[in-house]
Amino acid sequence: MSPENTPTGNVPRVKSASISGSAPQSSSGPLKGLYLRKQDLRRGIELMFFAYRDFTGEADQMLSNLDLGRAHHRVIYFVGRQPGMSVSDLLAILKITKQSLSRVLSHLINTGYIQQTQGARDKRQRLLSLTKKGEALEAKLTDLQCRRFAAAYSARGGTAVDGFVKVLSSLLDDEIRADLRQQYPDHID
Amino acid sequence: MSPENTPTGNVPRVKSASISGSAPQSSSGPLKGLYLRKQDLRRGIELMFFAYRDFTGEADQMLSNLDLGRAHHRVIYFVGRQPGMSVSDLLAILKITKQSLSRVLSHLINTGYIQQTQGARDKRQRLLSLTKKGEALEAKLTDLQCRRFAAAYSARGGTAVDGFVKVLSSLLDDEIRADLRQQYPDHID
DNA sequence: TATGATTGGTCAACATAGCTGACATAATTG
DNA sequence: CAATTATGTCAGCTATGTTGACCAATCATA
Repeated sequence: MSPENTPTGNVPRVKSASISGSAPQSSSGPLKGLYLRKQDLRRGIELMFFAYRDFTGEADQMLSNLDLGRAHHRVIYFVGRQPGMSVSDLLAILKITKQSLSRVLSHLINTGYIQQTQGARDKRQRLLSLTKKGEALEAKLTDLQCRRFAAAYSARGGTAVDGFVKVLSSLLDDEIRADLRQQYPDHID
Repeated sequence: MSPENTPTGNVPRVKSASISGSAPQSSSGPLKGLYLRKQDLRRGIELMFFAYRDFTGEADQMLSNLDLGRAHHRVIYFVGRQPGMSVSDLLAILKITKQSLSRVLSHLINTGYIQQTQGARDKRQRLLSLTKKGEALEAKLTDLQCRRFAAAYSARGGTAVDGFVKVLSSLLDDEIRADLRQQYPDHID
C-alpha cells in the first residue's frame, strides 16, 4: 500500500542492453539510455499487465452476458477482420490447438454467429465468415475497444501513438513481426 | 493468408472520438486525428493482443519447466516488487478472488518460493516476501522480460518510449490509473 | 469488556480455455 | 494409387478463474 518501491530498482541498468552509458538518474527526458533503468523496464512490464487487463475488461463483461468468453471474442474479431479465412489461417493467428479452437468455433456456428462455406478452389477448406448476428456483435465489441483506443490516442496525440506502435511492434517475437509485416504491411513500420 | 484487409477498415472514422476532423487518408505523420481511423484503432487492438502474448511467452516457457504457471509468476513478481506486502494488498493488485490466490500462494509457500511473517502492527496480517529461492526465480523471470523491453526501447528511442508509456497509461481504467498514480507516482504521467 | 468488522484461510463445486493423444473423413497432390 | 493436407471429433487432463459457505484470530469501538 505504501509507495515504497522495489529495493532493487534504483540505479542498476540492464546488462544485455546495447546502450551502456551510465547516465544520471534524474527525470525522464529523451536523454540517451535513460529509459533503460530497471525501474523503467519494470514500469513497462506492469503497464502491459494492467493495460491489457483493462483493455479486455469491458468486452469480457459484454461477452459474459451472452455466455461467451474471450476465446470467442478472438475468433469473432479475426474472422470479422478477414472474412473468408480458412480454419488453418485462424489457427495460425491464434496459435492454439485445433481442438481448442473447435470447441469455441463449433459453439459460435451453432449459435449463429459464424457461418462456413466450402472452399471453391480447395473443397476441404471451410471458409469462415460472420453472419449478420455475428457482424452485429463484432461491431459492438470492436467499437468498445476502439473507443478506448480513440480516447487514449486523442489524449496523447500522434507522436505518442507513433511511439506506442513502434515499441509494441518491437516487443513482438521476430517471427510474429515478420508474419504481421507480410499480412498487414501497414501495421508494422 | 492473402493481405486483403478488412473491408470495413478503409476510410471511416470512430464516431465518439472527440476529434472529428475529416483529414485526408494519406500516411501516418503527427497530423491531427489521422491516427483515429478505424484501421489505426484496430492496429492497436491487434498489437496489444500479439505483443502481450509474446511478452509473456518466454516467461511462461521457463515457468512451465518448474511446474508453475502465469498466475504464480504474477504473485512472485508483485511480492518481489514490494516485499512485506499483505495478502489484501496483493488481492487488490491482482483483482482475483482470495480462493484463486490461495491456491497459487499456498503452493508457492509450500515449495519454498515465498515466506510469510506475521504483521507487527496488525497481527492478523501475513506479510509476504520472497525467499532466496523465490528471489532467484523472480530475477530470472524479470530479467527475461526486461531484456525484451530493453531491446524494444533501445531500438525505438526515448521519444517512442515516452509515447508508449503515455498511451498505455491512457488505456487504463480511470480507477486503476488513480491507484497506480498513488502507489507508484513515477509510473504515470 | 462485549460486539462487530477485518484479515486470512478452507472446503466444495463449477466454468473456461488451454493442452495431449488417437483416430476419421474428404480432398488434393504427386 | 499413395501420401499429404484440411478439418473434425472423442476422451481426458490442467491451470486458473468463479460462487457460496463457513471458521478463527485479531482489531476497533461503543
